[in-house]
Amino acid sequence: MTDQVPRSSGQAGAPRITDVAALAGVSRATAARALGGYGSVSFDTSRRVQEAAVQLGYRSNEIARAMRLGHTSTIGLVIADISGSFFYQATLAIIRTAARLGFQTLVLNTDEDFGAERRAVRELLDKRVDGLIIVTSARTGHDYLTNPPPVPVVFLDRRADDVDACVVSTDDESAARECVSLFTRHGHSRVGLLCNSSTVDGKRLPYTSPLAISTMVGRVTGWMSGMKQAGLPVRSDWLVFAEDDHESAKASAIRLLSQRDRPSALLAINSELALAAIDACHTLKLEIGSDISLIGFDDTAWAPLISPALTVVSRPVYRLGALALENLVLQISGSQFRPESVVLSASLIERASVDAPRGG
Amino acid sequence: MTDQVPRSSGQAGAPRITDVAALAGVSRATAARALGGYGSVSFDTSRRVQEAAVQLGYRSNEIARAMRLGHTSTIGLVIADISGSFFYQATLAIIRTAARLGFQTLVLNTDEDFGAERRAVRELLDKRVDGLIIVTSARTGHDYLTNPPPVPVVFLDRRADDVDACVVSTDDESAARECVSLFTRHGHSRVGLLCNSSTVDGKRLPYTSPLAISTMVGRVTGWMSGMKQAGLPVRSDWLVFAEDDHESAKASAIRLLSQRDRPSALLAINSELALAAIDACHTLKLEIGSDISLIGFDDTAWAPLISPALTVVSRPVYRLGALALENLVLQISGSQFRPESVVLSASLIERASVDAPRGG
DNA sequence: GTGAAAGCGCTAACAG
DNA sequence: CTGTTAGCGCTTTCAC
Repeated sequence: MTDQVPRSSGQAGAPRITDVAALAGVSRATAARALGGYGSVSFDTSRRVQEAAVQLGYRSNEIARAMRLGHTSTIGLVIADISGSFFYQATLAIIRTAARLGFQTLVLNTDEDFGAERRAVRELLDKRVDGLIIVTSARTGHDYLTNPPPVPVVFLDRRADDVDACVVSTDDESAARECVSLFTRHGHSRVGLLCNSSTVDGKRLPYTSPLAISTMVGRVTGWMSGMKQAGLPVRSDWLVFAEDDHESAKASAIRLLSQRDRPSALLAINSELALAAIDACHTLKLEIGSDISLIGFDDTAWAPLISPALTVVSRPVYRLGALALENLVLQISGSQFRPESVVLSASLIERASVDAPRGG
Repeated sequence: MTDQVPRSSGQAGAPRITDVAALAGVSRATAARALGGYGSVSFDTSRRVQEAAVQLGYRSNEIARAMRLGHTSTIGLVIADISGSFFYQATLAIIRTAARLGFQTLVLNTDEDFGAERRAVRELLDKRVDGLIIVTSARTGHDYLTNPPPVPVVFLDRRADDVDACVVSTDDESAARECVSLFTRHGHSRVGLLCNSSTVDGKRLPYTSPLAISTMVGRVTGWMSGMKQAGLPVRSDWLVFAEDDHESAKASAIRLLSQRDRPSALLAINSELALAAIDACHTLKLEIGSDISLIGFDDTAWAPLISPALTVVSRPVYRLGALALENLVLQISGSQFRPESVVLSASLIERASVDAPRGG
């Protein structure tokens, strides 16, 4: 009847609390109390247990502990990898803040694919994470979560309309509208928009789809309403959807900017696309600032150093990540408490890539 | 004697295999067999179990499973966050490759602090990860690991001299030497080196310390030997150690470049420092390419687009990460097999930031 | 202050 | 083909 089960999860031979107890000459319960610092243990016994523990190099098995306790002190981060700079800053903010609050972070990437997102969330739930931060790649269709979700969830950057969970995002619509406003104040009337597109299981989505990412929709909406507000026509051929990789994004930008009736100003929806636009301008020998004005979403280290220095929509990405995690932990510990969603505002950092249109 | 233990880890009320078994009218063992697809179960029983499982929305509890099986299908990544671009690419490569091979990734950041690294590894081991990828912030002093380590370990990018584990890195010394060679071929004789510095529990380390990071030491060594090879003096005041944040790195670069006897060429040890150097040049009104030639380690999306386009040492960072993970998984599954360490070579991408020194 | 024992959810050896 | 049962390592109630 002896069961051949490997001793301990993955670390054969690692000392168990039983070993500590044996060496200290006490029961498992007493050893646990002494090590856990709860209940009451005589000073002397406690010391003997401590010594036994260090002598054996004992460390508690967190898997067994999680099983007994019913929580793992682990949170899951599902991130769509929209853009390098966003991924980097948000991930760092979350990991750091989580560590500070006593949680570890399981990070899964979805490459903007909703199918991968579904699988990721399921796996994370299977691993019994205490909470989830999701940078979703769809605005609706979150059938992978019950409502309310089995564990606290915070949506980061992008809204989910069909899940009752807190969202931490920025006011993209206003930001896009302000960009249009800045362009028009400089005398532009032809403003283009360079977007990325999302996919579900490899299939591309139109921005009118209910699945389309909320930030993207917000920015498109802001651009449209900004144009209307200024009494300018909203031209659909100035709205371009590009793939995620640099080369095809550049190709899309070139296509947009080589139309005869091309825009004189361009808003790029993230920093990678801004870079692609810059590259396209170099190729087309278009001078940024005079031939074409440019604004990009998300500030980066290179933006002020490129020439001309890039005017950007600066979003508090790091703070967004930290806030998302803090909200999540609030929900995890404070049982019933549901924090409000928060919308931070973005700010325009004017540098040198926006100027009056040439001859206009 | 009823124990008030929360049902299931973190997800109260989640269906257990017992519930599935009950609904299907079979024993737990049979349900497990049907779901796990091992042993033999009659077709009809199997179908009944499957149906019960979907009806209840059953998902196996991976914590309990890990406890029983002795492994977690989780690996730990401890990353020092040397530079944004490295972190981003390496992390992405590891997470993606891990997912492909059936592992999830627990990511901890150490901010280049060795104390944090020690804590991170311990926590990860406590959580019973199946293996560890470490971007260490010290070349020696890895007292947090037994030798051999309790689980497979791969050191990424930076070597550890005191642990018997596989290392996946690039040939930094040769790369740095080649940079010096490129500079001298363009007629430079005064070549500076802009480095970052690492810390242990907040205390800064000299590069001669046995704790100093191997990549940094490699690059310093390569620079020195390159200079000697060319019969040029190695000036210690042309070797500058900068902090990690942009502003103080820029200040260090300014200090280096405003010496009367300043270098005419500069090698920056990572892309963030290259950017700081560029910023410093702007501030000092030094024209890159003519007043000062510049090379940076690690290629980035902005490097070809900045003006003048930056000459860089391109390292296969993504491949480095993927390779590290593959090596790790080989060790995890192939029990005794210890893969060889691998040193990939870097390549120089010549763009426009290196030219003949002005008047020289 | 300390020990015995139960049980978290799962798998697998063994018996039938 | 199926059921019984032990046990992974831990915490905690209950009894002493």
